[in-house]
Amino acid sequence: MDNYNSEENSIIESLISIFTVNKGEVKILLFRKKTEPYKGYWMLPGNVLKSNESLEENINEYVLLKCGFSELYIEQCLVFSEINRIPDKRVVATTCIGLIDSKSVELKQEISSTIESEWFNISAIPKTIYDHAEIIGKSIDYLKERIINSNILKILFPSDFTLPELQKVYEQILDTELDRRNFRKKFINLGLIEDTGYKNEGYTGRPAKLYRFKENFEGKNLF
Amino acid sequence: MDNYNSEENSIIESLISIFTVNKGEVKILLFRKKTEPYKGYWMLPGNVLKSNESLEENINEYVLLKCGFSELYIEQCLVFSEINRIPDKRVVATTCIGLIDSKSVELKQEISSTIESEWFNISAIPKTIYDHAEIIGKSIDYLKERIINSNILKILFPSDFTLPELQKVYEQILDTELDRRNFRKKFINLGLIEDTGYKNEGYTGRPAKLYRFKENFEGKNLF
DNA sequence: ACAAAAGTGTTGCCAGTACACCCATGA
DNA sequence: TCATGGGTGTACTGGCAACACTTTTGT
Repeated sequence: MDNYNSEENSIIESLISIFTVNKGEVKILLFRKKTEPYKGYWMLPGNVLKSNESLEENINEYVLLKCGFSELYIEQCLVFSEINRIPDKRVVATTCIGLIDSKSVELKQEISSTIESEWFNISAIPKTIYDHAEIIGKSIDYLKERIINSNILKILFPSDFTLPELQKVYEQILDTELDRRNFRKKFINLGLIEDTGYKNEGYTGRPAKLYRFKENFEGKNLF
Repeated sequence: MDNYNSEENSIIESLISIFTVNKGEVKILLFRKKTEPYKGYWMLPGNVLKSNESLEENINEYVLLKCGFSELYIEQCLVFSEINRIPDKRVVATTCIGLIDSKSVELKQEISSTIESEWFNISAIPKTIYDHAEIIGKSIDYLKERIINSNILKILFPSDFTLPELQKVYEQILDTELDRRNFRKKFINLGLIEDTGYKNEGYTGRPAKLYRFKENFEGKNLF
């Protein structure tokens, strides 16, 4: 391309599907829309890309401001550019997935915001605006691919976790059941986690061993 | 997001890494830049996204106009939004890979264009403008991931091919050597190709069998 | 003691890998 | 007949899947 002197500017919105694990459940963060149209429906967090920031900077700044999360882990997902994805407006959506561990969610910074937000189980997404349902679906597909081909879940478990916990997260995202014994064998043999020596006591049943992800280990093709 | 009444519009350029296989070599199509800055350097085909077309429509229309290719196979790659990827201009690049078989390249439609274009071996990319070298690198990485996890190469071989040909393409893209016997076994056992009964005669050495991809077969995790 | 949940071991199978010889053709 | 490149089989290994019983805790 030789020439950028075009009048054809576009509005770009960045949309982010933020996932966390809370009490063993995989959740996605949505905001409630407070104005017409689609008043009362839910939507992905996101905002208009400004000319002095990259997509990633834009999202980080936005989630800090609106959610109080600093240092959100981000990966790019897809671009949605269909002309009528928003009626009567041309808005190109660049989408990302974000991962944040539940402890960081608890420790989030104070925000002054009137946004109504809620974490939804990924198998129970509410009514959403425009094409956000499709975007959420693609984001979950992307996450699925990533937990198979990388150890991205390390982000969601920065400290100790039990193997049954980890397994349940895989099962929710992959939408399938896994064999406990084979799951253990696989993860332990992969060499990317280590036993902390501690146990997860205080629950009913036998206490589970606590593991942690090793540092500097880039996993490949887990499933 | 509630409000699109922003003054913060952006220029979006779509850039496409078009790959083909010609005489056994994997190639990418680049254009020569004819104006300063970077006059004489090479660049990815692409143009400014207009408000009445989606990313995919934009690319299809553009490659038909500038290259004469109709029905290019396209997949989305990454977005490049660093503020200074182009000095003094804010242009967001949405990138795709495209695949076209060599027969369709030969049969391309007549175009009236003064563009100087050339197919480059993917292991011998010339000097390129701005961040196009990085984009090309990421596109090849993406292609690598796709030929491992899908049978996308079917697009490059719509008609008969020999297994040694196919293997050489894998070797170039994965940048590794593969065992001939194991490669054959794998592809034949996968059940996604079939023997045409014909042979590739007229070359030195024993003629190779000609295979074709079966219809409606979505391969998974090939390597 | 019982209920609840976690930990463990064996076997069969299939896919991946390493490896060497024979075959069909053109020159 | 020779040079060139293509086709084939075997044995080993490691990962994956299927499967049932024992262990540790709280109540």
